[in-house]
Amino acid sequence: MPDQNPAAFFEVFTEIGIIEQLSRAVLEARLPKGLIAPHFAVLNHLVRVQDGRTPIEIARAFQVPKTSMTHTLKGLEARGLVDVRPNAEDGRSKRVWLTKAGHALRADTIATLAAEFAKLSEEFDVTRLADIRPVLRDLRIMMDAARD
Amino acid sequence: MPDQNPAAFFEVFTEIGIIEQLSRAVLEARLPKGLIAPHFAVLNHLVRVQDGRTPIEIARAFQVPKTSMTHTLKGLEARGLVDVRPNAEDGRSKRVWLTKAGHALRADTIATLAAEFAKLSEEFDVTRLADIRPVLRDLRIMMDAARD
DNA sequence: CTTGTTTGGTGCGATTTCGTATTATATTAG
DNA sequence: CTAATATAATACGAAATCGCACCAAACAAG
Repeated sequence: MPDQNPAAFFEVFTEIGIIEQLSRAVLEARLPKGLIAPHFAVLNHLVRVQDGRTPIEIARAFQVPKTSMTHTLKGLEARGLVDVRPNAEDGRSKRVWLTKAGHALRADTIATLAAEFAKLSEEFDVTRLADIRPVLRDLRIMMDAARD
Repeated sequence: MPDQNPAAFFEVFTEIGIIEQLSRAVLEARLPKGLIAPHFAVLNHLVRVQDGRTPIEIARAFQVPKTSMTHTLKGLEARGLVDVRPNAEDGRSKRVWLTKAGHALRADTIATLAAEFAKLSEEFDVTRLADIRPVLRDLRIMMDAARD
């Protein structure tokens, strides 16, 4: 019988917060010196939604201020992982494109992490992870829509 | 048939990262000016594990450098939410205690969020959340143990 | 006891995050 | 067309995070 009191749902978010922290530490330990999780998140995002996004679109996707995204993109650009070029359709904005190096770093990092996950599967029933994925996805979609 | 390829598990952590970000925004919008999620996390932690912890114990629990915890505790202390007192059993360290105000802020915040969750339950089948809680808990315990 | 090592906490500087204000371009109203 | 408003990006400063170095207390070896 599932626990229905509000504190139970609060606990779900607490668990999610802790797991996020632990998984971020795992990710950052595998990134090249100077790159942190937000850098990787942007690379990953650009693959998932297609690159050529504007900085403000990316900032909104991550719910961070546009000034933070300016800074993150500067770091990626300085390392040659993205190209930031003027937007031909709007003189105010720019568009962000992944470079070869950007694609490669993202792919290599995921490959490395996949190997870690493989080891993880010896200790954890991965079908349980697969099972919660749709719930997390729906929760994310709902919360994403709920932000005014 | 659940998706077994490694990228599927990667997606689980991606979803968790996004949900953490969105839920943190919700939390911080309800905290008093100047308090951010880490402050609340410490208050909450001290209730869950009993207060009287040392700063380094708290830092380890959150996987953050001890210098970061010094800073966070300073903020909580300046607002009268915790008392940081010398540790009678070890002259090097201190112990952190919740004040009345600290207990109250934590309780009030949770009460406010519980009301939000209640509204949330009109849009989302909360039994699904309750169902994933044990999986998240076990995953957190496993990852927590796996960090060297 | 004395010395060397470990541990808890903090000072300091570098980087990140983010709010505010500013600039440049686009859009809308008249 | 001109003026007013809105939007994209950045400069700048404040606060947060964190690595490194340091100090003080505890612990261990002799």
